[in-house]
Amino acid sequence: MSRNKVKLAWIANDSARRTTFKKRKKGLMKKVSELSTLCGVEACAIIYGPYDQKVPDVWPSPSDAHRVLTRFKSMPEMEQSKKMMNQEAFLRQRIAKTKEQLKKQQRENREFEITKLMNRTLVDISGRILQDVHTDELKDLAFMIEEKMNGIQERIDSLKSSTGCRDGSR
Amino acid sequence: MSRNKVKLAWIANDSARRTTFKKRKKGLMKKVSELSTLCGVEACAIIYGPYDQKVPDVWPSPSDAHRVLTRFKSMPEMEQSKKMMNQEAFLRQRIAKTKEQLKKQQRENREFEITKLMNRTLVDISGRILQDVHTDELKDLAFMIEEKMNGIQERIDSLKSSTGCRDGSR
DNA sequence: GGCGCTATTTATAAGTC
DNA sequence: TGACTTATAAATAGCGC
Repeated sequence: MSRNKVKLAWIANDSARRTTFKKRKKGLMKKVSELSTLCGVEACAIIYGPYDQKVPDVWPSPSDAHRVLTRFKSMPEMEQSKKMMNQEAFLRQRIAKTKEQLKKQQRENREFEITKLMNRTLVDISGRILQDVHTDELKDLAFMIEEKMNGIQERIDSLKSSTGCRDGSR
Repeated sequence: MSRNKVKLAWIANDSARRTTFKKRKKGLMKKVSELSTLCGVEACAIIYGPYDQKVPDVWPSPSDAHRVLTRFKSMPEMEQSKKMMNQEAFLRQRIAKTKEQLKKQQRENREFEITKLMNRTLVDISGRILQDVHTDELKDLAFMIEEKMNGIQERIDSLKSSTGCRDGSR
């Protein structure tokens, strides 16, 4: 598009092609971002490099995310939420929300299950203790408890050794 | 870009925004197709219209999509999946994976924490029982246990009433 | 709202270092 | 290879119909 008009065909020369690729890719990304900003739409470009690069170039990129945010901030609230419901931003937000929700549920669940189990255990044990405390009973109870503890210890050990990661938050 | 330099910001005027959108979208699509042709790379643009249209404008066009698909099909499996691992599909998969991971961790965590707590509780209680079982001790123990149970029941109740959703898997 | 028409701004192919 | 420069091709904002 400049010193010469260019034929719309595959550029045979390798270095020339690379150069053009780089330049045009940059220009294209800019255009995409501009369109997105000016018109308040979600837009995305995906370009696979000529060399078998693993990751294609895409817009929005992390660095451009800032601009997206700026645009969002300059929109009326209603528009914002409407526009929010789109593509990558939406998906990313979805991921974050899902993670948060699951963590919360996880925390609550844990508490819930723990209290439930502790409750059962304590009811069971206290029932035994309060009803009739005979030596024989106590021996049985002690035996049962030790049995359970052994089982529990084994589970803990196996969990400790087989699981590297315990929780995202730690 | 022409009669006036344009500010890179959301165009408030509705019709002006639509016009610009249409023009720039066309230009963008052209650029994408040129880049693809000139440099022999796969490129793709996805643009969601300003009106909440279900289907975004995309390049390559359906007719060009055929070529892309052909190319994918002619690639070794490994390369395919590598390239496939992109864009939306990638993100969606990402979400699924994250969810799965978190659920797994959640499950393991719960078990771990439960066993840990049960262990502590049982150690505490059995220790008391096994050491010296005197009536006074037992009374104290029974009292303590009842106290704890009350507290626990309260927590359970509050959890039950305040939390609608317990777990994604249920 | 869409189409065509410029005046200008942008993008960019070559060239230079 | 990459960063800059420059002449020129393209894209396009604002108008008028």
